[in-house]
Amino acid sequence: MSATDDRGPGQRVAPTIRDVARLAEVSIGTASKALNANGRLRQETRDKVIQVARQIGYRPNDLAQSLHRSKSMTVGIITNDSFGRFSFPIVEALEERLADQGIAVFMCNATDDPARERQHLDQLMGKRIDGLVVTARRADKRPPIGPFAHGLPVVYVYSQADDPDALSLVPDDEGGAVLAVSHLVGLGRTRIAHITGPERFDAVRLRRSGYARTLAASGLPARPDYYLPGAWSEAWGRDAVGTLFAAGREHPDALFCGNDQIARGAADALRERGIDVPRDVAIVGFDNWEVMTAASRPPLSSVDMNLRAMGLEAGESLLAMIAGKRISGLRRLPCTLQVRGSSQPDDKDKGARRHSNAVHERKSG
Amino acid sequence: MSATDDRGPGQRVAPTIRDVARLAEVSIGTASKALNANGRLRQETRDKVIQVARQIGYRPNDLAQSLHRSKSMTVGIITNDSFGRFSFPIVEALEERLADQGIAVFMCNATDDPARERQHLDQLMGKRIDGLVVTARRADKRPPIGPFAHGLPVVYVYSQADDPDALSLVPDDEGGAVLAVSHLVGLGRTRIAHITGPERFDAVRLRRSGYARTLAASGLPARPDYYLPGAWSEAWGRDAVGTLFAAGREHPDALFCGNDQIARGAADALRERGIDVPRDVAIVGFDNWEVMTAASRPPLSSVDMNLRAMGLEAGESLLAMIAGKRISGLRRLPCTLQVRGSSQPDDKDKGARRHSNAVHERKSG
DNA sequence: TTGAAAGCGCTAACAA
DNA sequence: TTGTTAGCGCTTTCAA
Repeated sequence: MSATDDRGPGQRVAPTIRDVARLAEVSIGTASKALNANGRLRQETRDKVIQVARQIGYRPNDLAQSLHRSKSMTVGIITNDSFGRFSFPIVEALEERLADQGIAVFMCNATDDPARERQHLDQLMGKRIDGLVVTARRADKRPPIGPFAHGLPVVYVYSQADDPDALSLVPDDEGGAVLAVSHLVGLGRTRIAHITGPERFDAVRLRRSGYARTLAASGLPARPDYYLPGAWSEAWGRDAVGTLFAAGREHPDALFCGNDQIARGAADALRERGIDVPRDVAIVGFDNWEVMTAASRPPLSSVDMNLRAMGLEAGESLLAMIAGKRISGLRRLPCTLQVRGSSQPDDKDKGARRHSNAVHERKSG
Repeated sequence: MSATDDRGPGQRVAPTIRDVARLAEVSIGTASKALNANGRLRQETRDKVIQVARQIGYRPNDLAQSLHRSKSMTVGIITNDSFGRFSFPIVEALEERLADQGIAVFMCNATDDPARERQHLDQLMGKRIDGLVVTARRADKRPPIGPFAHGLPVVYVYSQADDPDALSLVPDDEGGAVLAVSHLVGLGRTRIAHITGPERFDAVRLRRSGYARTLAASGLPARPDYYLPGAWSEAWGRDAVGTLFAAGREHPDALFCGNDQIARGAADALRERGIDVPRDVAIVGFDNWEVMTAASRPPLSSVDMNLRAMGLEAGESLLAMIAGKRISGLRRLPCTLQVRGSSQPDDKDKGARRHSNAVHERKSG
């Protein structure tokens, strides 16, 4: 059943403080003091006001309050991820952190369309947001958002821009790669290949750099034929394994993959070739995307970018900026390694977790 | 580099209409008329005001405007999906539709915690939202949200509640199953098994019902051993195939799976047994989740719940309700079938798309 | 301890 | 055609 009919707009008239005052037989000023627990008031009066307010379901109008204080207690978040896998945990954590402080979040999806972005921005400025968060599907540099009233706190998360007044928060991709490859080296692997995504991604270049750096630091040779950039897909993971394990080549004994989809494709391809994971070849992926890591056989070890933590950090910073602190520049937040069966010969999937304690901060490059 | 220092809150003072009026040397009332394109004004005056406004970057304060009109031009959306796969397309489409009308969306995540939900609701009431959307991770019935000012337009999407004044929008799971199974029957399959999720889900019961109904309508027997409820995972899909294709049993020639993960697991298991998909066994999944359908070998045919369309419809209905129309009850929105290689013997993955034209509307059960 | 009133930024009704 | 003003709901001085 689906009923429709129009009786005109429901007369939703929320009670005002004036109503409370009238019923409690006090002045508006007194009612305000009572409800805001400030000013000197007789306890009796205070109680009566509060009592009445509760009875009639009074809820102060934030709009009026904001107008008065010129603090809207709202922030905007503009995303270009079409709200996908990456921005979601970030947004969720951010929203959680801000809701704690009574700050509400306007959600705007720009779908990589600059026109929509401007439109949203204009709307948000009209709402007099106290801060702005910009996020994306990839952590690469983007043109700074704007223009808008100077002084608005802006944080880019999983995204970065050349904005001297804004803060950018991105994962430490290079450090994550170091974690992964060090782990493989620690298992005694010496022929570690790197299958990864398209080179136009910052993440690909940074992760490769961490890979190369760790090999060098471990005294292992850098073999150009062991570096395979391609696509972010399972199919590419399978193809790459086809190449690496072709007859007549020296086969790798470990794979560091640029994401979990590649890693899973690789695991599937190896199994089909009768190559045991992790005994013959250990695998570590990237993203720690549960959908992939759990479904893979064996479950995938993977680098976690800790997107939730990034979201919380973004919230924290934004609150500080709203409070008047000036924060800017680029911060790279540490990744973590989650070890599972694909790189853990003995007791599979114990879920041991290694933390990178060092916070890596370096300049945007 | 990451710089921090506190110079106190940046004095962000947005220009007001008073500023515009002063600079344009007119009264506030005149400025207002000019900017809002109403009232009779000399073209010259109008132009001057607009000119000045543009120069100083004037943007009307929606807060003040809202206070005056008692229309906040905002709606709240409370989700319990921890913003996942299902609510995302819905929210995105909804936001898009509402942004068109200048309505901004407050995003609140309640993570299935009633306390957080109430807290968010209270905040939203304070913001004087014009409407509310509630969404979830599964389309099952939930307790009605509230209480709050009566008359607030409420739409449940991918979620439903016994609220006589609210509208609930859910996918037509049964119809989707009919589409899938009819398709398999149309391919000449006669032994169609159904591997699906936990029976506590409404979706599982409804899809089963569509499955059973279609078998009956096609004169095919309902074999109890061909119905396998379990978990929503790839592992279950693989296990179920193990059961169905055990030696000494009559094997199915088609599988209708309750979601794409199950379907993919099943496809993997069949391939490993040397059973050809779709020649020996055709497969149709549910959700049309690209991550799964595309990575599967062969690519999966799947039922699409058209979540984006649900989001748009929710936006549409909400706008109508805000405009005063009363809409309530439960609406089931049609699913679509996307045919790919897993059920298409000849030319694989042509992406032919069949639409169910009938809109199924029935009472909540 | 309480009341009165100004003002936040804007719109709309009414005067001029 | 333009100006004046009340009022949206709230907080915060300042008086009483």
